[in-house]
Amino acid sequence: MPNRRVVKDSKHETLLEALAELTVKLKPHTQLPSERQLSEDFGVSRMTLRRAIDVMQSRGYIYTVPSKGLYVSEPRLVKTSDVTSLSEVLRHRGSDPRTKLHLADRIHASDEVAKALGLRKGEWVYRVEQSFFDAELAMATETAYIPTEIAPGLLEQDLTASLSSILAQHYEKPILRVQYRVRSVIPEEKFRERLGLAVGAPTFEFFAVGITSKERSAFLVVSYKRGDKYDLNYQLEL
Amino acid sequence: MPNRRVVKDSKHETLLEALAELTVKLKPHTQLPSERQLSEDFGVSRMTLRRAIDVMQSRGYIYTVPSKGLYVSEPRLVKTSDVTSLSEVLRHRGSDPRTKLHLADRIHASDEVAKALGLRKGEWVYRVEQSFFDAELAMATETAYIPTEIAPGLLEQDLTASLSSILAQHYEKPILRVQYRVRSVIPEEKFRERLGLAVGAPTFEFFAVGITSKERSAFLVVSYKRGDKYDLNYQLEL
DNA sequence: CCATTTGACTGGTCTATACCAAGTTGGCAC
DNA sequence: GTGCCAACTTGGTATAGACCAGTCAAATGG
Repeated sequence: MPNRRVVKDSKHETLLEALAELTVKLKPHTQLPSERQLSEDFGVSRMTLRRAIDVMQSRGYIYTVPSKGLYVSEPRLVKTSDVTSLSEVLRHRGSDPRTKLHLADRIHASDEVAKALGLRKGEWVYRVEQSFFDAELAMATETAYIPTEIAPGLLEQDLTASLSSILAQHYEKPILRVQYRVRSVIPEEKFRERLGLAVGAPTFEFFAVGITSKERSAFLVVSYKRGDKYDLNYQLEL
Repeated sequence: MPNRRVVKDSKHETLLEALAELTVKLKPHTQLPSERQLSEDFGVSRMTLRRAIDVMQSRGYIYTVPSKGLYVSEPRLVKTSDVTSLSEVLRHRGSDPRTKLHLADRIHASDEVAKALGLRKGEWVYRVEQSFFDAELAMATETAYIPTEIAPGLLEQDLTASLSSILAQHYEKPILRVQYRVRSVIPEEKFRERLGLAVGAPTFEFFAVGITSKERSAFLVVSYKRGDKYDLNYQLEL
């Protein structure tokens, strides 16, 4: 019985690693073998190979020129993986002193929270306020709202774990995507103090809604990140 | 001779319109016909149909549940098309009084500019500084740097047109993607004044590099946008 | 010798078919 | 009835083959 990984094991994902290996040791603008050649080398069909190429391309490792070939991209700026920047909204690092729990309770949803979560005003939601540190320095502070109906007993869980991992593992509510809005603001006093910022220092305000596979809003996270510590990196495909 | 559109005409793009029509008149969480059924209805292969479905899904119109079916998504927040927010960095609106040209000249690239554009320090670049208004209100101000080698005679062009359209139409340098970094900052005096902001008002700082099909950096745009007027909306797929 | 044609490439698109795992359903045995 | 299992359906993945339009270089013609 082959010792298979339980979760994912699709061919084009395996291909990604192989292709990544291939590209990193090549200089930028080097031409790669043709799609037909590569698919033969890797022993997969061309369609499958193309799927992997598409991903590599969208991640900025490869670029294609029709009728000519595949080429290795130049590394640019900070390499923007699709999931950077916001990742931390979801992935609270492990149970170390880098997390401080301010508050965890159950409240009635305000207008704003209810609207974001698709609830009626006044319905029960859990509220969890935390800050995140990097070597004594407060980097970000956030307030999470989760409908009690979605995750009963949430406050008994280990809240230092990632919110999305808690929802996935204990409540079978995997988060498929997150829609979020970013603003450049001067934070209100409460959050400014938590971040140890000077009066008038700029921050990013994140307003993020996590959406499950059943298209339900599972959480709302409002967070503030120090403007002097965070860069957001994106890539816009045209 | 059929009057074909010159540019694009792929089947799965046509499908997108048909699918969009289908979904908009259905209520959220309504189940759609199966992939096999749809592909038959539209007279395309299932693989082609799936390509369109993938796009619809990534755009948030549809969600899928394995072994069950396709469903219509709920409209969420501000619908985040892939290209929102930054679009204006590229698409300066037409030749109307909503644009003010501050400056257009040719300078030696500074360290920072040279690095972003992949040049050596001191090489010639065009510099164009503009502000953008919405009904008398300054919304954003930007400085664009373009290597003279890439676009000789650029300053003789109509600079109210979009930078990327100028590069595409007059210089055959289509911009394929833009990598950009966003910061939350208090702008320096010069830009603060142009935006008519109070001292200490927060802004977004954009640092955007446009990249051509040949993987060359064609422009660097550094822009400041009023924090009180701009929301950035994104969707993060997990 | 130069211009033109030809043909062997390239990536991009589409088709038809096949199999898998997981959810759903219906019928049969008890 | 109730429980269980087989058959069918679903999206997800992979295959092999085909055609297109554009590139580019070698072969061909003047």
